Amino acid sequence: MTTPTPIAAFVPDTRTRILDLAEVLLLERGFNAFSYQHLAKELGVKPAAIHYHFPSKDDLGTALVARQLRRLRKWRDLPRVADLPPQKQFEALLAVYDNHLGHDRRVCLFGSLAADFRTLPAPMQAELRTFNRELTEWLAQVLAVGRATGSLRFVGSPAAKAAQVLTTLAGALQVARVHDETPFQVIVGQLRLELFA
Amino acid sequence: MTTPTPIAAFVPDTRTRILDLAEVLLLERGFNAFSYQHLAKELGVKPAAIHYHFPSKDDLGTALVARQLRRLRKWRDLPRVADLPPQKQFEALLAVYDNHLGHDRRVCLFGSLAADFRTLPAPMQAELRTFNRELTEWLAQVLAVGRATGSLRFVGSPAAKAAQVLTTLAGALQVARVHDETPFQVIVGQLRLELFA
DNA sequence: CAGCTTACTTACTAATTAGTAAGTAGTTTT
DNA sequence: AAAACTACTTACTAATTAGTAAGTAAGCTG
Repeated sequence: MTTPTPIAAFVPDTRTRILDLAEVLLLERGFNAFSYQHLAKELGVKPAAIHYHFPSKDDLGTALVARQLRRLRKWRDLPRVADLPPQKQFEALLAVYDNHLGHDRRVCLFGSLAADFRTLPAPMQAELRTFNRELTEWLAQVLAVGRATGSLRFVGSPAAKAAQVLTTLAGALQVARVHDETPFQVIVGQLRLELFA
Repeated sequence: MTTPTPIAAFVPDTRTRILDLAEVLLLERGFNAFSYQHLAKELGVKPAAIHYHFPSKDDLGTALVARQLRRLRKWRDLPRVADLPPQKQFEALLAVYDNHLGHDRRVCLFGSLAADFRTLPAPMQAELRTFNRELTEWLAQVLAVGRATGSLRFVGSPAAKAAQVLTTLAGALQVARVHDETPFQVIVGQLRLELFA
């Protein structure tokens, strides 16, 4: 019943495999719905091996959000994102959410942690706040430039519109989970309809 | 340290007290973050007393969502809601979310359960789908009439706009939890700005 | 007033949880 | 080649979890 090892298959180190699996479980089931046992069983190691890399679940959770924050900064600063015109930058953002949808309708990190927020360790809460703040600031800038250059259209402040749009996107993935992909597509279609000049 | 009993204080029966407390814990901490022990301790009864009223946590969760669905239908059909012009109906909806915000920044039922959705018992999932569907249909109708009578303004179909707005409101309460009340007010302000003709 | 029903408590079980301490095999450093 | 370090496993604990079974006191019912 073991998978035949493909030649020269790249297997990341255990620490990364733990993070990757924990991330999937977090986005598919929520932070309070997976345990070190679940991780260990699926990774083929003992629970204590996970404690070795992440002494407590708080540490694991914090590492998870911290990694996502690093990814956001890296993605945002990537030439193929940073050098795009605003409308294309917005499309690149939508593609990220669409990718979540395509991966078994995973919600986004924010949407996964917001409901359980008060049960999370303080460092994890802090990382999530930073994550959401930086993402919102980035989108506000994109929207501001987009409106100034005439490719995007909206009323109100870029900051308010950015907060509204990101909130809607996070929520749209949640609705997709509860129903199916349709409402997500409907909501994103509505966003495009309103925003694209 | 006990509260002095006011004269003729109305104390609901245990079943209702369980539901009320479970609802608070659900909206403040998430479904997988409270136990029968938590409920029992705070209610001053033994965990088995809760099992008497709700044999399993699945039963309790399902009862919780079912009650909320009954409340939605009752609220929607209330003369003081049903007889309002569309714009006022929309304001009445916003008042419900604002009330959540005022109660210790509780998220809404949908926002609380969406992330953990796959860990929920099937009957609870079904109830939540119905709840969300009926609320969306109600708002779509409100929006349709509002646009037809000139008091509300939006592009696209009423159904799409309703899905988008409700998703945004659910998400706005989550953002308020992660940060503070400000982003909720900002997002709702943006909604009003766009929607009110 | 006998018997049934309601609303519990007491006392328990089996499973699962996060977390720890000690040991060990293999690798790297000195 | 000795020492130290890395990445684990084995074996454990104490707490908590959902859930059950049996008992009981109070009230209602025929």
